[in-house]
Amino acid sequence: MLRKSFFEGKKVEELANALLGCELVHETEDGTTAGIIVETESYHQTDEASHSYNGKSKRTAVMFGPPGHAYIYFTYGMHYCFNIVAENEGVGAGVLIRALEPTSGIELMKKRRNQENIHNLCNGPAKLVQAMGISKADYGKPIFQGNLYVTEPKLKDIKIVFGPRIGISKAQQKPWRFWVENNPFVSGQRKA
DNA sequence: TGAGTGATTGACT
DNA sequence: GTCAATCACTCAT
Repeated sequence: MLRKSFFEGKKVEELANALLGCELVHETEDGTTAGIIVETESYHQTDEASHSYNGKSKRTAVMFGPPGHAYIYFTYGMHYCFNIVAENEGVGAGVLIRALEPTSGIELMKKRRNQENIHNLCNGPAKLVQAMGISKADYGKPIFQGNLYVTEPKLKDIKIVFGPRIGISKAQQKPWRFWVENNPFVSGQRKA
């Protein structure tokens, strides 16, 4: 498991890069699921597309807290997305986890998602939340301790590429989306 | 107090 | 390719 210090002292873009190739693990009553992070996006309070841009709110309070905690938000009336809080306490920044390559608990993921195709289990921010069994009960939890955590990098020698973000209407041109090149589990198959 | 919007997905044409 | 589902939050009366 990564230590708390891993999340400290990094810019949100640096953390988004550093998390690629690491494994996200969730231990639950139903079993353990895990997957390697292959796609991320960074959001900062100075970025008008970020939830933290307009200041602290009830919804985004965790983003302004200390780094290494889970920020989970609900959107479009039916979907949750999972972020890792970045930068120092008082700064509203976080890394959105957009896609995972499943490694453990794949049968459990299939059951949760009601989906047999492994490529459709975690290739989207709301999909991986469902597959991993993450819920708003995990909001604000530290991910350097407990049963929801991130490991040391598992993939070596990966090529990281970056480009415009997806699914937002502001500041799309900012190259703050990062992913592992040629990985079939990356979600970004929409218009770039 | 109420209308508009969205860091999405899945079903349907 | 198009569109509905559905709620927390923001902004405008």
